[in-house]
Order: sequence, then C-alpha cells, then structure tokens
Amino acid sequence: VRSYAQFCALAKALDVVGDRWTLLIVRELLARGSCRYTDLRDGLPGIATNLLAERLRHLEEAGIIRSTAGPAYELTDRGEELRAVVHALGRWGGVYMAEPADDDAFRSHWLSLPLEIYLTDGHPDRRPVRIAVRASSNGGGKDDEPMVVETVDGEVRARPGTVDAPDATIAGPPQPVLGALLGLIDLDEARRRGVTYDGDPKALRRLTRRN
Amino acid sequence: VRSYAQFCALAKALDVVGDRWTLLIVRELLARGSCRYTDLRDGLPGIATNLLAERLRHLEEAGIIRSTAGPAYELTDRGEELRAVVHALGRWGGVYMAEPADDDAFRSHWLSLPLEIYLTDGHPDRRPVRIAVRASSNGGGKDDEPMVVETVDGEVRARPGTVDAPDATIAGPPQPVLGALLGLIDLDEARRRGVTYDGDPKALRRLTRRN
DNA sequence: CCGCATCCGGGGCGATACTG
DNA sequence: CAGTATCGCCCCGGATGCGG
Repeated sequence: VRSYAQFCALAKALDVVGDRWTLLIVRELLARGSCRYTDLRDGLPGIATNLLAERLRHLEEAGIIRSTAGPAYELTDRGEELRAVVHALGRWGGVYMAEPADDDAFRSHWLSLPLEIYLTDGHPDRRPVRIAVRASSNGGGKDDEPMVVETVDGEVRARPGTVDAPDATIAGPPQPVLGALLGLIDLDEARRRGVTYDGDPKALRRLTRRN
Repeated sequence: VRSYAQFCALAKALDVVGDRWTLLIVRELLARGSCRYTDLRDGLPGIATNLLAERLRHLEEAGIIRSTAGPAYELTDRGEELRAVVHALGRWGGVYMAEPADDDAFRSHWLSLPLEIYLTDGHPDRRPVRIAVRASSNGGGKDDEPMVVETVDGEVRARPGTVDAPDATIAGPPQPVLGALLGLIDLDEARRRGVTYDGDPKALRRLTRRN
C-alpha cells in the first residue's frame, strides 16, 4: 500500500496492483467471473482472511472490482483490462509449470489461464467441440471441480462446470492433463502419467498452439 | 521471497518477480541497458541499499540478470522476455500519469517506457529524425540527464545521451514534455505549461500514436 | 455458514551507519 | 564505489472470535 512515488507508468501500476495477492485475486475473477467471498478464499489457498478483505476494499476503491448484490465481487471494465497483464505474466511464468513443487496447491479453474494463452481453435469453421476436464492433484480433494474446455468463435474457452455428451473426457493429475491439452505430450505419454482419456481423439487435436 | 505454492503460471511468475522493487530493477535495465550498482541506486529513488543488493542476488540466481565485468549488471535473454510484462503493466498504468503527485520522483530515462509503448514512426520511409529531450521536475537536479528520442527501423527508440544537430530540442517539466511527445497536447498547450521547443515541428509529428 | 474484525508472532521492508 | 550490518516498524500470515 506504500507508494513508490515515481512519475513512471510501471511504478504507478505497481502502486495499485503490486501488493501481494492482488493480481491473484484478479486472476480468480478473470477465470471464474463473479465470485463470492468464500469462492475467492477457496481459490486463493494460503491467503489470510483479513488480507483478502483488505485487498478487496483496496481494489474496489481503485475501481478494479465492484461488489454486486448478494454479496459477490466482479471485475469492472478497468479490471478486465488487467487481462493483458495477467496473460503477459502467465506467459512468462509458463516455463515454471514444467517443474511443479510437490506441495503446490491446485484448482481446476487455474487451467483456464494457460489454455486461453496458448490455445486457439484449429478449425473454427467446423462444429464446436467440448471436452470435459477433471484435474486433481490429490485424487478428490476440493481441487477437482469439473471444468469444460470448448471452442467458441474460433477461440478456446475454459470454464467451470459440466456438459452433457462431451466430445471427450480427460481426467488425471494437473500437469499431464495440461500437457495433453496443450499438445506438449501425446496421449500415450499422458496415459503413462496417470491420465484417462475417453472419446474422440480428434477433439484434442482441434486445440492448436498459438504463437 | 515467500512462494505462493500454487500450480499456476501467474503465481509462479509472481514468486520470481512479484517482490517489491524487483520489476522496477528490470525496468532500469530495460531502459538503460548495462547498469552499475550506483546507476541502479540512482534510478530507483527510495530503495534501501540492502534490498537492492538482495534483489540483484535473487535476480541473478533466477537467471534474469547477469553481472558483467567491472561490476555492472545486464539482462539475460530470459530477463529481456520481461519486456512484454513491463509493457503490459506500463500500458495499464499509463492513465495514472495524467495526475502525478507533487512529490513524485523523476528520471529522464523513465520516459522511454511510455514512448516505446505508445509511439511508432509515422513515416519509416523518410530520413530518421532525432529529438533531444531535457525533462526535469525540479529544474536541474539529478533527474535531468539528457535523452534522445529517435526513429530506428520504423520504431521509436529513447535512450540516454546527446546528439549533434538534432532535428528538434524539447525541454521542460516531465508531464507536459511527455504529453507533447505523445501528441496528447499540442505545442501551444505544452508551452503554456513550461515547455520550450526549438527546431522543426514536423519532427514531433513523425512520432505517431500506435493502437 | 458467510463475511469479515481482532490479536499476535515473525519476517520483509525502509532508513541509516559503516566498511573494504 | 559497491555493497554489508544493524535496527525499528509495519506488513504479512495464522488463528480465533463474532455478528448476521
């Protein structure tokens, strides 16, 4: 909350969103849309409750989030503009996903960041595909909320939720599931690392790497 | 230096460059290239010397900077990749430059960030132009190192230094100087706010806003 | 149970002094 | 010049309490 007091756009930005946990709160709202206080708490394992409350207050004063009825929080237009920042940082930090720590926490909706960064629809002219995802690091903790990866308007979107009759279903530990979705490892390698895949393998190949 | 311990690219990135002052050190090296310890200290007003030393150690261990002979620091290729992050944050924070605090510190080379973000060469086919810049908030402190803004390969570059026979010379307080360079205010308005401009006004119009 | 506020221990941070 | 050493302070993390 202490200012750098520099006439510099980077320093000014860090004055607002440079505090600990702040950009991770924005990540939660980008990935999940409107969130209740408890949703945010569950999506930010390790945060102290007073810090979450204080950061939310600060973000609201800064015009980055707004509290809606019932009480939930969502990003303002100004907050949505941080998507470019989160993507740039996520893209830079992507290389560290190759070597995860054993005690890293995990939430399924965190997958939406790398999926949106790296993937695009390889055949936007064809019928959309939908893949149901179940990623879990400890085999059924609070981290295995169901996810759907689907092609929408030539883009790849990831959202929490389920879908009837998906083109395919992928499940397993987060790292090989992500590796398979991104095309970094093939399905045989993924299966060797604990992944189960049911359905049309072509659905997976629709997701192609961008850049 | 404390880790978020999350299997998320954003959290991993913030584990490495999320600590206070860290990205500002990267900004210094992006804007000025190779820097001595004292150069960094002067370019980061307010930093404690022990923090600067600790951050430099951390950045070197993370492979973001390297120390060269004589002793100076420069970015590695991995560190250069943070340019996209700094640009994204700088672009988001640019709006706050409209309302600077009275006690904001200033260094001329900080101008290179907004100039590189917002400007491009409007006539890359023509002869390059060079504009000498003297921006100072207090009228001759340590913050008025001379700068050169020039067109190179269709891009706009800003670097510390001087040049013989510039196409134009602009001098004055940082905010109106930046506003005039970015085309946010016209020269008359800039002069009213303390700016002096000598030379060809067309040189200024070569710098056009991108996006 | 949700949404915090309060209290407290530890460590990161800020400022200054000091040294090779 | 290029850091190291030291010392308060305040932010952060973790636990608990408490009103709606």
